[in-house]
Amino acid sequence: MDTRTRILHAAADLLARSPEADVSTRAVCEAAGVGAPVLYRQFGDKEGLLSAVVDFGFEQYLAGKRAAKPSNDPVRDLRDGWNNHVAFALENPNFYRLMYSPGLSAPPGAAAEAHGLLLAVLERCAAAGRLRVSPELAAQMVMPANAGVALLLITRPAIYSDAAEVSARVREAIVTAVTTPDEPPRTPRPDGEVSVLAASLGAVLRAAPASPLSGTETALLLEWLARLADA
Amino acid sequence: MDTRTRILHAAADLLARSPEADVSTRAVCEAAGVGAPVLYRQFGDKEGLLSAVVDFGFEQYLAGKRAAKPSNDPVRDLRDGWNNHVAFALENPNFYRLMYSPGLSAPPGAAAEAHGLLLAVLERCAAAGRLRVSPELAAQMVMPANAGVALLLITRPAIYSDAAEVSARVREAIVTAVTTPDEPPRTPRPDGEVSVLAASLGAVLRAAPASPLSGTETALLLEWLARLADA
DNA sequence: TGGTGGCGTTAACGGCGATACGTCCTACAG
DNA sequence: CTGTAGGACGTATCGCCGTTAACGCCACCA
Repeated sequence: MDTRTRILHAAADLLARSPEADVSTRAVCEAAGVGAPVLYRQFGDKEGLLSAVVDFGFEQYLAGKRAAKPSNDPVRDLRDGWNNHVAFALENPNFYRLMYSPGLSAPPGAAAEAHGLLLAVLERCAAAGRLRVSPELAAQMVMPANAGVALLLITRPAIYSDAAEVSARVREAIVTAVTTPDEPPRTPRPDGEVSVLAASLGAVLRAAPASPLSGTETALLLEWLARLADA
Repeated sequence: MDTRTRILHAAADLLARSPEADVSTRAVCEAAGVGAPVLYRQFGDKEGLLSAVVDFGFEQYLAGKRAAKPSNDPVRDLRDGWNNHVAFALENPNFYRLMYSPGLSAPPGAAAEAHGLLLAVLERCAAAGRLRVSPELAAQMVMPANAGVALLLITRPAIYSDAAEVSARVREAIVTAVTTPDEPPRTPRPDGEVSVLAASLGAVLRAAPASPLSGTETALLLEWLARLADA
């Protein structure tokens, strides 16, 4: 096994077992059977090590999920993504804390990937006409609520008697605010449908940028559509 | 000035200025002009010091808010509380991070007080018939969403172009899920109003426990009402 | 065979949280 | 007023941590 991955495994193991979500570089080096400088040669910094460890654990977690991901109901995928997010946090609390809470100046990449996955699901929702705001704004709404639920379930477990219930309630509150109801509205009301149409059109344009408009024109149009969707 | 409060002031000052949300006991002692053992005599631990600092800052913050607090519209107070929460987090990011994020084994008391304040507002909402779930569940929904928005606005400011917009959107999503609309429903529908009635009755009973029921009976009744409200 | 550059170790530095111990100031009995 | 006891304070120190300088080893290439 590569020395780097050996250090990574040792650090991940120690971190998962640590009750205080903290690992010392010395302990990692001893567990990996290497001297201190190799660690700094490989990761440059303790923060670099921790970022790599978080990415490592998150990637490992995603590997099991990437298989049968996209269903034909993107809103269902949105709900599943929320539940997976919370489940991952509850199963790997130390990793999750490192991912969102502390002062890691460089966001560990896993967070960016999670954001990207969420955005992809929301784009599909918009393409299906199920989004009432722009995917960007929807992501900016879903992510804090999801992370907040996960973080408080981790850090204040005593307060939340029924974790699944609270998570589902907040999830539905956000999903309701962000998506249109399952059954399409019978009579498309002349008013209030602008946002849905704008969000859908934006998603279609983003998916298939082949249009008679130039790149800058398309960009501006997309910005206007987002503004319409979010109005 | 008392030595303890001098240390508290010094620590709060250093913490507020610290870019990395971390303070060394040595720096605090030097700034306060005391030796190290005094600090440990007063607070026992670095964690004890930080908890005291957070409580100190939060209490100072609440002092300015406690004056003209209760309006005649409890739902408006709920919204104001949300906004104040976010504003406090954005103005005192280091205090807020300490309050929610790290491994402070003893929740700093300020968090408990914030929870209590939220619960009081929600009780008033229920008493006014504006809550569709029990105050406890509502608090368990509002708190994570509110904290999640505040935390991600602090830790990932680059992602959130318009902080106020996102905060307001998530707030409205939660408020909508938790409260009944402003105008009372014209015709009280025979179905679906059970939860509102149960929540209101529970709030009234909690406010004025003088009832022909015994204490244990009242407790059980309140539990049932909560179950009805949350069904 | 003699560089040469990655990869590893030993040893050390400075800073941190925490504490043992001597010293000094204060308060009170005579 | 004076002597003494007790508690508060500062000095020096310990052990741990993150980090790095200096050096040794070994495979590869001209």
